[in-house]
Amino acid sequence: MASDRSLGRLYCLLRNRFGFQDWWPGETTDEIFISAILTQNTSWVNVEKAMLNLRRRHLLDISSISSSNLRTLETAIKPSGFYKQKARRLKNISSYICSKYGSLSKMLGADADTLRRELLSMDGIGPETADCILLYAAEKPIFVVDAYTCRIMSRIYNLPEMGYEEMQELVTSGITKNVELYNDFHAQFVKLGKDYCKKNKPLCKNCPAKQICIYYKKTKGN
DNA sequence: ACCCAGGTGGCCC
DNA sequence: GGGCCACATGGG
Repeated sequence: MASDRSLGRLYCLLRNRFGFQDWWPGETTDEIFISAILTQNTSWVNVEKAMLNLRRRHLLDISSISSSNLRTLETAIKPSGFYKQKARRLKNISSYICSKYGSLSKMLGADADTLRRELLSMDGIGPETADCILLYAAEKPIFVVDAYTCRIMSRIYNLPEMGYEEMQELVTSGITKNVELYNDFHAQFVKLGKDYCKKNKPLCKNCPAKQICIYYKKTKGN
């Protein structure tokens, strides 16, 4: 699979069909960081509501969040779900970063491996959120795997269950290591998943990935 | 009345 | 190292 340029073909199809996705929505690295945590297991429209509330209260940077009132923070992010848990973690993480680095951009300047370990050590940041921050805020060439990625890859290539890093390795071994490509490919996976590859349902008839499916089954020796 | 959403961490074996 | 579970709002 990695050698037959299948993933490159898939990206071309998606890019031609959907156009450049222009991710991550957000003006500043602080906004990207905050929304990356708020979007955990939550639909983006609900994150937008929470982000609007934070904007109204001038809480769209980690410095303000670190010194904010916890109840105020909870109320603001309520629409994004798990709001007590997320508010507590967001405030703790923001305080930690402010006291240790002074600002988010200072922390994001570290090399990718160091930064990833640092992010994963924080309560409330797992592999996907860490990689979203690495790719979209720090602009490091780290591919983001999510539920859509796993679902789509499994449907197309008939893959067994596998862990996060294993799927990440599988995808990145099939495409060139490039921040802009990683950025848009992940966004295309999300677009495709939302519109054409829903959970517990067959691929939509007009799904752009169908021809990759057919191509793969035809060329696979078995 | 379900099922799903741009996950994470804790607890159990 | 996996298999459950809680966390919670809002849309289909």
